[in-house]
Amino acid sequence: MKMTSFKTVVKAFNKLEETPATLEKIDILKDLFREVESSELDKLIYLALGILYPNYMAEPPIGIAEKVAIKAIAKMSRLNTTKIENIINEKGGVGKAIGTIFEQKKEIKTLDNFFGSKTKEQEKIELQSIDLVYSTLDEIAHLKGKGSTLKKIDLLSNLLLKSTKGEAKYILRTILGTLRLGIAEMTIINGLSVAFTDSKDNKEFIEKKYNIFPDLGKIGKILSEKGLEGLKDINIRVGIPIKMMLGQRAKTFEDIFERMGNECACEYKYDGERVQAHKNKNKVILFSRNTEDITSMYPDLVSTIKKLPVDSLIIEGEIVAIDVETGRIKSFQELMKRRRKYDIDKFMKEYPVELYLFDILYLNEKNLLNEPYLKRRKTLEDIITTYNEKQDSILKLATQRVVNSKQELKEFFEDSLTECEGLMIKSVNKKSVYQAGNRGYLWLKLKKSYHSKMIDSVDLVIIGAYSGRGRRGGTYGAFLCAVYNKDEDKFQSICKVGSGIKDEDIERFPELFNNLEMDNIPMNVDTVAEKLVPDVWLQPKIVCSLIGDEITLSPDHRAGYNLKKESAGFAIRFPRFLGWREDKSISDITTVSEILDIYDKQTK
DNA sequence: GATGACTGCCC
DNA sequence: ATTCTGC
DNA sequence: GCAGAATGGGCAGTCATC
Repeated sequence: MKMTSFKTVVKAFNKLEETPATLEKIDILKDLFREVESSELDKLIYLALGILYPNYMAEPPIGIAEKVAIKAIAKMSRLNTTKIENIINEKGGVGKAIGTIFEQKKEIKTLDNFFGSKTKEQEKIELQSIDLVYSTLDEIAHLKGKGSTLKKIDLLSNLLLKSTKGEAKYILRTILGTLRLGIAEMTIINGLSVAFTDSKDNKEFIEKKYNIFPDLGKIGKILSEKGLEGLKDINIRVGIPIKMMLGQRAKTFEDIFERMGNECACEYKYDGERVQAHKNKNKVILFSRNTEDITSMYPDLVSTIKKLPVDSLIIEGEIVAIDVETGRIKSFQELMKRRRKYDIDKFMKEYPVELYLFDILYLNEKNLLNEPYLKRRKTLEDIITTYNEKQDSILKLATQRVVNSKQELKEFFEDSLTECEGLMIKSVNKKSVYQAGNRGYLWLKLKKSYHSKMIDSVDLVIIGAYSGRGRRGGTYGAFLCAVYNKDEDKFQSICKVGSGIKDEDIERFPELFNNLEMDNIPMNVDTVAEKLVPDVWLQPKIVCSLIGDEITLSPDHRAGYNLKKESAGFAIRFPRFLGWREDKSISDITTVSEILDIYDKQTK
């Protein structure tokens, strides 16, 4: 069978990396898609997305991330792992480091090399194809059991040995899922559109099909073999997940009416796990937000949904865990104990769940995506309330109310905070269809933490830093932050922070931190969990303010360790950097007792 | 058999 | 998850 | 405003190591 040389891909990827212009990227992709063998196009697309199969297929992940990749690189280059780690940290990622590593690597004398029967280059040209790269990664993914990690390292290092610098770079980035070429789903769809329909205008059509058949590899293949015509008979199928609609963020109440007009529907936003449930006759499948199959984790939901008196349906909601004693909703952290493979029966009793439903996408062979929101909601309510009339079930309806004034909205928002994170705000106009795949502003989310006035920011001292990756390469990507513990006179870690840091903040790193770097943990800093040890310790001096959604109990962070719970400290959920506080010194920062206060207040 | 490093997937 | 940035 | 790419806490599962 004819195969496409992986060098063709490398050439295109190099070009993509160099050009920032989206239109040019699409053009490069178009050429690449036309050039590869049709039998390899799907594989190329998967590789470009950093996957081997669409999410909904129950296939194992590659199982290699940075640490294991480093071991493979070490084996391939005969450099030690510390050396490689250092290069990666300096350069800002495996991809950028690979050039240097190739320059420094120690050649291995093989018999072939020794006798000169085959030059390395010849070997590379013969062997490296999209097919070979894909099938090697696939083989790696399927290895399991004792000794499998070593085998993975072995296979990867062999693949890298057969590779040129450029090939190695992109193979590694593919495995790590950080291709960093500025091409992802949407750009690939654009590229496919131009490559196989000669027009950019078909990208909406392709995207629509993709949203109900989330397998871009197959979509690409169909397009290359049959053109647009081939996609026409793709329809919603029970058992194939639909890309989920997501909410854009609303900052203020004013925002909401500006977007929605003078009327909108508000639903409680439950802090749990999003699920899309498919039922066809006696078969039920559950999909996670990222269209992974999570059916086996929730047998209680499956058996209940099975009993719904309809032939087929697709419904959506939020799974939450319920406290057996109080009947109240448990925290997200607690729910996560249900995401398991073993002891499911035991945990089903300890962590019973409820499903708060908010949408229906399909009913008895009928596609409801294009029905307006209120109609879908009514259809859903009919099914669920009728069913629950006979006997109460764990299927609930998300608390919802249509509001038409700011006052009403505010009240409902306040109400929601007693058991939820905030509200989802949904358009009720005639065009309020279910937009699979997150587009537009028909859904907004409003959380307490978006209102800086409603939630306290904290001032933390920076005690360490981590080297950045990608566009943060060559500088710090994140910091380890600490609060002050008065009783023990120590600074104790409470979170890392990387999100929210702007280019202008980064510019000031040298000035702020150059003289603070330490080889060892500073005397006045409490111990830190092994996995949180920063690349560079920093003398506690620089204070920053940050905001998070809530305080959680952490097995890793040391703030207030053992204070609220044995072997647990406090941590901040969703921390984001707000800015430097040069007016504050380390004696002014947030203390453990203040964190404890916040924690006690939030657990209502 | 216990522990811990690492990974992937939820948010 | 949140946030920033280039297009 | 879109699309992509930086970055977070914390859970279970797997495999390596002790």
